[in-house]
Amino acid sequence: MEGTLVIKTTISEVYKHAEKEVKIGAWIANKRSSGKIAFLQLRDGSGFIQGVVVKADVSEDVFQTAKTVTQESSVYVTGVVQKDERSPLGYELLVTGVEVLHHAVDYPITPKEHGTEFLMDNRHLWLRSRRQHAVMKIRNEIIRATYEFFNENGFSKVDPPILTGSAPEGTSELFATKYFDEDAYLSQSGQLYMEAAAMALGKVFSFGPTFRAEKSKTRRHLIEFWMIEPEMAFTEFDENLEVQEQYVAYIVQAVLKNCKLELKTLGRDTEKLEKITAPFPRITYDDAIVFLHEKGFDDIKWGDDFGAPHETAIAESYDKPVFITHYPTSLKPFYMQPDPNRDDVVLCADLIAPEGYGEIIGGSERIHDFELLKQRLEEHNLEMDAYKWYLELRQYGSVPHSGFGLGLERTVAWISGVEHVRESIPFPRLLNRLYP
RNA sequence: UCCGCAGUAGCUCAGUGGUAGAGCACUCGGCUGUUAACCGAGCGGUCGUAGGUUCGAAUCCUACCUGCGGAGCCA
Repeated sequence: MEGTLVIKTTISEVYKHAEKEVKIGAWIANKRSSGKIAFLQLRDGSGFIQGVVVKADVSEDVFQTAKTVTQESSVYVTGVVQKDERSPLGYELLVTGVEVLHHAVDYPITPKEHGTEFLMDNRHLWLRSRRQHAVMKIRNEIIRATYEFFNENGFSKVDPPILTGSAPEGTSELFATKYFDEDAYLSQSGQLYMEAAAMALGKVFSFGPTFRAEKSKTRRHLIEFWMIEPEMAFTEFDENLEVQEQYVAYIVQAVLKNCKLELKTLGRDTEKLEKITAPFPRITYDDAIVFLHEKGFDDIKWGDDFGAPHETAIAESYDKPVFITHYPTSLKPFYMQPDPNRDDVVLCADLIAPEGYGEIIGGSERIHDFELLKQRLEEHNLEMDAYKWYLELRQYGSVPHSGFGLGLERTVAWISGVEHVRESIPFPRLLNRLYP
């Protein structure tokens, strides 16, 4: 743009250039026109703005272009930024020129409604839509706030391996692959490695992809999903819960503050989100069983795991996420620290999100006693050789330590208010979907 | 793996035994403030696949394929 006074900018920045002429690279999200005026719904990735083309104010050429430009064509548009009460953004662009860079033909996603299969087949294009754009922006804000929270609280980010030689938790199905001549698996949790990292760096967190080869087919399940796994040395059960509630409250408040337009686009009830402040309620597994019996769930008894309807019933009686603590030892993985007062339950907690989004965190204090951990490995028939290094963490300056894992997509889905986790990740891997 | 629902135009759907339909998209025309704009015209079909019942099947029956919702398991 040498030799001209037109300012090149983006839609999210137009408010800085009120009454000035600007140039924006954009796509045509939609278009409406009448004989003497045309409205271009423009998007540029940073946001959405309406361009108004008045026939009387522009050349015949520009007006013709505005009338005939197709959905998702790419353009350079110039225009004068004007404040307008009718716009969700607060501004419109009074268009002075339109230059078509690429003329799109037969864009598949029309302004009318579409089915799930079609939208998922066109996920690479669906991401351009207002709603999906808003969810991705919220996802980004949660990621940004996560790094901010942990960095401000003395955590170091540590990256555990994705290719592993053994099953951290044994029970779930793993994706098998080859590591040259050896068998290898895609990580389903970095936790054990994060325990090692906590003994080196004190407070650590990981943020990476995990893989579960489970035939799960619900609105809360992905085959590949992203998990945040903090681990803290010298940290006991109660302190662990405090970090969790502060962290979750922090990201919710960050989204409320920095994604107002996106929450509005999604029609999210922000009053419900405003209530998400620490502390969160806690209920023991024992009390949850009693509560469920009172609610008429006669099918569940002490020692059974909760199903989705049980979790939802518990979550519905609170307007914040709720911790369910002290599960029976038999329901949980081998590494969880027993309650010192009774050895039939462990010092663990699941955090259940409100509004039926299910478990977003699973966490616990870890066993730090060498003999007890060794005994648990034997009880679970786990291969001692594979866990040699993990046991050694208890041989050299073992300390009480705790940690948790937060599922990013469930959290994004909950805060955004979208029905299904497939909308909370750019390219979801589902039971029957590896494309696009 | 199990239970339930669905598959008809590029997309979303109606049609439930007798000539294959609508809206959107696309093309053309009209309209000065539209918000999934609107109005008129045009274009658009191997009714998921295979077999069967019937004078006649998108429609009824059987099998299979694909997708969706849920369960179990999990974050």
